[in-house]
Amino acid sequence: MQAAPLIETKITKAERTRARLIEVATRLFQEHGSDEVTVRAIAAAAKIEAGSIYYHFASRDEIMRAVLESGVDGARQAVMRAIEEAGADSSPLLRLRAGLGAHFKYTLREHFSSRLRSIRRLPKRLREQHMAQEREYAAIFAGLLREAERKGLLRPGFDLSVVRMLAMGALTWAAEWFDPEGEMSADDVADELMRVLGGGIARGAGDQASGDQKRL
Amino acid sequence: MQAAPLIETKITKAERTRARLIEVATRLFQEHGSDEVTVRAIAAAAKIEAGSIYYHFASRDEIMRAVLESGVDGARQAVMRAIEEAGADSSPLLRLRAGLGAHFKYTLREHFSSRLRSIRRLPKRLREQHMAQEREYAAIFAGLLREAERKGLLRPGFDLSVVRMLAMGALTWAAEWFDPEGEMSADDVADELMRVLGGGIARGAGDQASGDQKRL
DNA sequence: GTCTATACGGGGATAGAC
DNA sequence: GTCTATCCCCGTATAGAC
Repeated sequence: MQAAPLIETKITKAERTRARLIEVATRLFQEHGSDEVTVRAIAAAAKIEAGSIYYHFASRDEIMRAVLESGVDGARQAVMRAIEEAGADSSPLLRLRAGLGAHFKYTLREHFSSRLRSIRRLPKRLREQHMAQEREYAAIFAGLLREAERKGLLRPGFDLSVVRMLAMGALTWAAEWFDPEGEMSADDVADELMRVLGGGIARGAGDQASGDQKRL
Repeated sequence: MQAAPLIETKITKAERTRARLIEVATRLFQEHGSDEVTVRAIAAAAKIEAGSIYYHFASRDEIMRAVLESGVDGARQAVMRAIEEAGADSSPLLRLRAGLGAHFKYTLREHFSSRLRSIRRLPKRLREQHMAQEREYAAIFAGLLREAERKGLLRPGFDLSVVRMLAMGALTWAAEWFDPEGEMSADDVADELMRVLGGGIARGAGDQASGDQKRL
């Protein structure tokens, strides 16, 4: 059907099928949680027979890993785009807000919380591949926090790595309770988080609201 | 061995075995994640044969539910105790800190994150029983936030229910990354969360640190 | 590349003896 | 109450035809 004279660059049928399998698996993992989904179910959803899957993947774990890989990669791209759209010269905290919002929305779409336990079950090799990718992803947010600190935008005394994990964890968990049908939008949640993260909930001017235990 | 003349109040062998099973199952769920643990494994750890379990529980799901029940109950007690120790006349935010700390420490010990997906898998009946218990638990924290608001301790404009879920979610997730062997203690994490929650990370006096997007 | 058929194992659960 | 034996289903994965 196509010209495609360069055999080297041609997308093979296998590649297309493989891509479709990842796509379908992602959706199923998202809907039912990665544990629930059987190879047979993935096959059925991809309109293929179960046995055929093993032409494309060596094991179920490999499918899992491929899904995670494409997922983290997609999240990374979405987050980077949001950050760029916020403008490179905007406040790092504004960019952080943009990044967290994109992260949350992506998590909701791909529902990556499915990873939770499943990751531990992955064979070491596959797991570490994934972890490396995750660290890279986290570095985006860590970088913004560091930049904010460097620019003197932050109150001193925070362990930024902990702050980052708390903030991202709040959103990861939010993907569990968030109701897309509800009154709040994903952006509302991200905004609320950022309001808390930025200024805290306690009243009191400046250092009085510093959140030290004594002030509580 | 014991007098125990009142047959009605005597703890039967069955009750003891059942309790032991819950105990053992809790530990296994905590260590390996609730999905990983088989009925056979629970039986083995309780030094009993697999089949015998079904004298005490109708199904694996029932074991699961019992574990969750005793878990949430334990957490509730621990949190209430911590709150009481903080003193009924102390600031609600100080009590919130105490409660969150206890919550986190309990989560670490019983590692309740194992619940994550597993809950969805529970038959409706069992799941709703658990959800009700969870709501009751959450109400403890919701109550403290409301009290703080009533006493004028909070900046206005927050959706406290969202704030609560974000804060608890941050800790739930923290149980995943927290390293008991690391330099930070569980209390350090809870403190850091409370510092962020209370005063925010952004510099700037009073309303300037209000965390509105424009200020970022 | 994809199909069909099937091996293999493991997990939940039951039956009936003790 | 607990044991032993066993059923039955379902999941992953393989083999070989097409």
